[in-house]
Amino acid sequence: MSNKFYITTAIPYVNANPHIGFALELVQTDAVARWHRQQGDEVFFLTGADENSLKNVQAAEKEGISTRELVDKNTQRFIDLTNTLNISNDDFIRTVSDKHFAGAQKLWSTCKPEDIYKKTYKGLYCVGCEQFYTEKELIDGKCPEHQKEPEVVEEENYFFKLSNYQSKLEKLIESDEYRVVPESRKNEVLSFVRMGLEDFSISRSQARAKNWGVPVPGDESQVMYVWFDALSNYITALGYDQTGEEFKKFWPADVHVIGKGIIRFHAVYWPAMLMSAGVELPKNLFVHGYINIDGGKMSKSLGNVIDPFVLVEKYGVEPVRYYLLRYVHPVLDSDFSTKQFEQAYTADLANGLGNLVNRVAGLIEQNDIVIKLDKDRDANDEFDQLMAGFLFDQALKYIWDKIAQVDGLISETKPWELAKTSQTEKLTEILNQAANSVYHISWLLKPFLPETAEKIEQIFTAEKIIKGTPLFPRLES
RNA sequence: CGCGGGAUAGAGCAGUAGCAGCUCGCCAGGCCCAUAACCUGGAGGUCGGGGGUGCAAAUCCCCCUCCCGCAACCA
Repeated sequence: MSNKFYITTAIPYVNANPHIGFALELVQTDAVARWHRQQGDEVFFLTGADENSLKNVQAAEKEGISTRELVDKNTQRFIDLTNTLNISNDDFIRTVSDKHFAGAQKLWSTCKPEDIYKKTYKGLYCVGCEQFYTEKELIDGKCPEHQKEPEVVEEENYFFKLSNYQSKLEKLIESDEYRVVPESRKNEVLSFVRMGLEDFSISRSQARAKNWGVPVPGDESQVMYVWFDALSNYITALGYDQTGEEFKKFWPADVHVIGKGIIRFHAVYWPAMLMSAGVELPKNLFVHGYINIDGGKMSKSLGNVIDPFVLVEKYGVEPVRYYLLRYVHPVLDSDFSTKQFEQAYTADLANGLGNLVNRVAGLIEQNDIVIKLDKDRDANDEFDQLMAGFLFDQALKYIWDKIAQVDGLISETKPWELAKTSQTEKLTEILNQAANSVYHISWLLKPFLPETAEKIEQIFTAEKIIKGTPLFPRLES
């Protein structure tokens, strides 16, 4: 049975280099997307970049280039990352694109008129930073950047009447009609909603935005607040502006994958906006945790930022994908540790998977056995359930248990002794069993380690099975 | 009294009442087909602290300590 399956990542800000945390999000989403394709679903996997932030304008000024040049350059880094990590996305939405502008404006215009209203916003504005600060962000009442007291500035903005949707949102989340995974995040959202929702601003003045961003339909003096614009990417990418075929086919989203920091926008603002515009609601929100370094935040000032490009360069894509999916907890915060990474590489990839493939292929080659592969995939409810629950770490554990079973089988039955004593029938039976198990393992591995799975498949489907070079050479110590 | 998450073997985690488990690492055997890989066994924990309920608590209740987020127009 073939179903449509639409899955998205969040779209990151492009004013910094790609972060290992976003690499995690890409890899997790990729695993789910690939798994669904393997089930025969028709998948649309979207990622992209959020380019309409005012921060880009400031950064471009600093570098002395146009804002467009800056975002073109920075967004390319994110496109590079999807390639480097072998991400199977079907599209990459840029929020500077025409179809995004048109779609975001259509969404705005389609919202119920009574949900959008103008209000004066009063805030503490630092001219140097060109941004508003909340009182708590100030240090001794001064801007942390410029050590100057901000001015009180009044500005007329559009607001979205979130308060109209309080009870609807509560029901939506409570009932799992829009399911938030994991449960702890769902509870967080519910308690937030029950505390009472305040309207939020969805525009800023054109002057302050310096002409950067999506213009508010029918009001040249305003551009959309970056979240209204950014969230709409999930529909604009599908051609919402023209109500295109992809939109009709793939919307609503089956899964939005996001980090815990932006849950409120996705679990509260986004469905409210869609309800206002009468657009169908997404079905699942999967919230992953953050990656820490030695228990603390990763930050440039501490110099402990993990660069995904550097990691891939050093160890290869598949080990990085493996580590992120197996040893980074799917929903809790996790520490990144190079030591643990290298241990995982050696123990699981080199000694475990890689060695087993050579071990089995070598035995077959030495004894000149002809293998009959059963290419049908067994039903595997346990594994499917883990994948459906986004439990990537446990799904991989499941696969590695299978690897250990095959190693155990070989140690117990000692094929090399069977060969010496010419028990060919028994030997063939054992190696057939081992080869089929490894072949089945390669199928399970596909969503996680697509290249490795492919290599294993090639080895065992070849005319003559021969032992190749190690899949994961040992790290030099 | 702002809200939430976490504290279980050296590391990372599972375990919502019934003899405390898994992976890695460590130690000792075995094997010799394989990338000094693989298999078996072992050491290692008063389950953050204190109190309570129960025949029985990591698991339920109360108090305390420590860590990490969020606290709204700021990914």
